[in-house]
Amino acid sequence: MLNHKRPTIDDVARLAGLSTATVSRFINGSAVVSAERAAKIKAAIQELHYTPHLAAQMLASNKTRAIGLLLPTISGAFFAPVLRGVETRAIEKGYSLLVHSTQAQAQNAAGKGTFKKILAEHNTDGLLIFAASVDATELSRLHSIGFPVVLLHQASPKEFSLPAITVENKNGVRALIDHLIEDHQRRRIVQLRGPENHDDTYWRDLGYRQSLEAHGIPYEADLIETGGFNTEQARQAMRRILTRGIHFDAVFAGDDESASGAMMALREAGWRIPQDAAVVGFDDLNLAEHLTPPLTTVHSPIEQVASEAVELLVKQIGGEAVPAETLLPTYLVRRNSCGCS
Amino acid sequence: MLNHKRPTIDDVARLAGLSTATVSRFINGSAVVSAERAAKIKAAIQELHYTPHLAAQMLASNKTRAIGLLLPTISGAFFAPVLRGVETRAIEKGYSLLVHSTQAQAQNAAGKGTFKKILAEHNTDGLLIFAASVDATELSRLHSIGFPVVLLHQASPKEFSLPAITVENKNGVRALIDHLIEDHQRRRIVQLRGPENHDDTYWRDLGYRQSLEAHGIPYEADLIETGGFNTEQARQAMRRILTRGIHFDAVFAGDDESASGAMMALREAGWRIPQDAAVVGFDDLNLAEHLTPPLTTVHSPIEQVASEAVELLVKQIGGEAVPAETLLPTYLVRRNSCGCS
DNA sequence: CTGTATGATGTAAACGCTTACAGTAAGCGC
DNA sequence: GCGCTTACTGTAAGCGTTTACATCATACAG
Repeated sequence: MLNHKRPTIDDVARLAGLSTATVSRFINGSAVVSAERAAKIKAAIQELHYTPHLAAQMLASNKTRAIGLLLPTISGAFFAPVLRGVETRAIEKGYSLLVHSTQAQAQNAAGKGTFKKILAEHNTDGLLIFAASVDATELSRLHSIGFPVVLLHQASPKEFSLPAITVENKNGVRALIDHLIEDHQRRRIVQLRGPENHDDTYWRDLGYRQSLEAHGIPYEADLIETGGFNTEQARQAMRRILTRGIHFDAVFAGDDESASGAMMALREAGWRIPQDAAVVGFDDLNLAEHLTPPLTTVHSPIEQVASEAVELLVKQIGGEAVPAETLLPTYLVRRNSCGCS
Repeated sequence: MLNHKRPTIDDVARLAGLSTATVSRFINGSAVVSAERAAKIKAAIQELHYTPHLAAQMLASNKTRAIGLLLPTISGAFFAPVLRGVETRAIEKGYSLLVHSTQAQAQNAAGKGTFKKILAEHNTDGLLIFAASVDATELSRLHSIGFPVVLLHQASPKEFSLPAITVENKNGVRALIDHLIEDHQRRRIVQLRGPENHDDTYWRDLGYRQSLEAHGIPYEADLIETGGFNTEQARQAMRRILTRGIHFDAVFAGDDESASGAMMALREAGWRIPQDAAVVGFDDLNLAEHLTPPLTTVHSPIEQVASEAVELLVKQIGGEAVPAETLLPTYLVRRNSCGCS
């Protein structure tokens, strides 16, 4: 395929009149090399356009200098910040990034287990696992072989402990619903829940319940639907709610993308936001600010979760201990969709 | 780090009472192995939980089974479909995906050239290069060594030919502006241009000019600003336009994200869309439909470009010839922001 | 029965690097 | 001058695969 046979470390060593060991040490900075020879090596590398063969480095050093990111699916506005956070920090730490969406794989005939072959042990030094992308069995296996792993937006299984990082879902939602109740006198608040296999769903629901309870408002099953953290699903969920003909004066959409869907459904039905119903989300994605009216939501440091996760992973790879659970703070962002001005 | 020393192909061979060559052939299906021994090998692999060491395979076979995706930056709603398209098709083809944002790298002290080390020749079998992520020198080098490359949303340099794939920018914009002029009688149409180093910018501008010209409308520099294919930049660009106090009755925002920013600026200034000014975008991202009013735009098959690009790359890797230029069709999507109902 | 394909398997040499180990030269205290 | 560090540098043995080549049955034509 390639025209030129690529230069190897031997070529560089020969041209510089030195041994491969010295060249290797210079390249990796793994030992001091005299200035004079360093210059020669540098020149030789330049001249030959030499780049180390990573596979060879991996094989010899038994390190891949790569981390894997496992996602359930790549879609929605949510994953851009995740990816950006992971990528930036990974590069910074000198790792390259292998991305794998487990959903694409599941649809594929090659099918389940593929990701193991592609990402697992041999190919990465560690794995970043996003909520709902890997099943418990596999997690358990990874844990049992002591493979470095960090869970994102997902709690560690009870049976064993894997470091997990996510945001303050419960308190964030608590503040959000409190605001709706206390500052805008809303009492019948629809909740569009996220996917059932998602930990964020659980905690957000808990925050919702706690806020209601604190204000003496009963939890009503009629006001609950599944929005799936997804615009289209949320839109349909909202339509179902509307069909029920029940009274409500606010909607907590689960996340911002769902809020967008909920708004559409409401508007289709002629509702005014926030007069007829306040709508609030969670995440504070870029789009939140651009909705009409601008969305009141909870700011979630998604990108920071991602880069912090890389940090934790790299620490683990280096053999350091890391906290079992990391929770990044969230805070309420008041815009207009709740009735604030 | 890992508890168990992992089994090698030798272990498998020993357990099965065969040679490593036979095991290797069985694993890769690179030659026929008698049914009897195949069974033995399979059993041995199972028993040992053997998985091939990819670095070793790469080194020995000189293939990585990985492709690299180079992006200028990972942000905005635009990259999610790109990534999804690439990822899905890559897996399908049996390749893993290395993602690298060249901007993150540029900011990094380690600095320029890093990506070469991480992604280039040795680590991937081919590269997908998104507009503006790699400079001409590097492209030229890749071309000169015959390394498989596909350019996305970027034309091939004139000096040499690299396969490129993008969408019908010019005709798409042409249809869009024609619509504004012919169906909505707009004649003073602001254009928010994309980044200057971006080919899409050039072609979209050309479509804009051609449409004006065809309708006998002069091209006015006053109506042009740089939106940078970016919400915030576009918002500010729009504000500058408003400050000029010039008359206009429509805005072609360059892309959908810019359209969102333009809408915000217009609304801030008390303009009604589309009555006071029509606003149109390009791409037809998810968000287009969710803006208020829903955005008239040009549908661009972003995900398809991405997956087609993988297809082209894999063909090249396999030694097949591929077309120098691929243009995927776009079409006008009329929603309300232009005045349609 | 010999000669020759044919098919399945084994042997061992790469692949390009890292790194343990073994020098070697220079500096220093005495 | 001697021995002991200190500071580099070189030699060569892996790392776990693939694969060209050799080998060895077996089958089949003549």
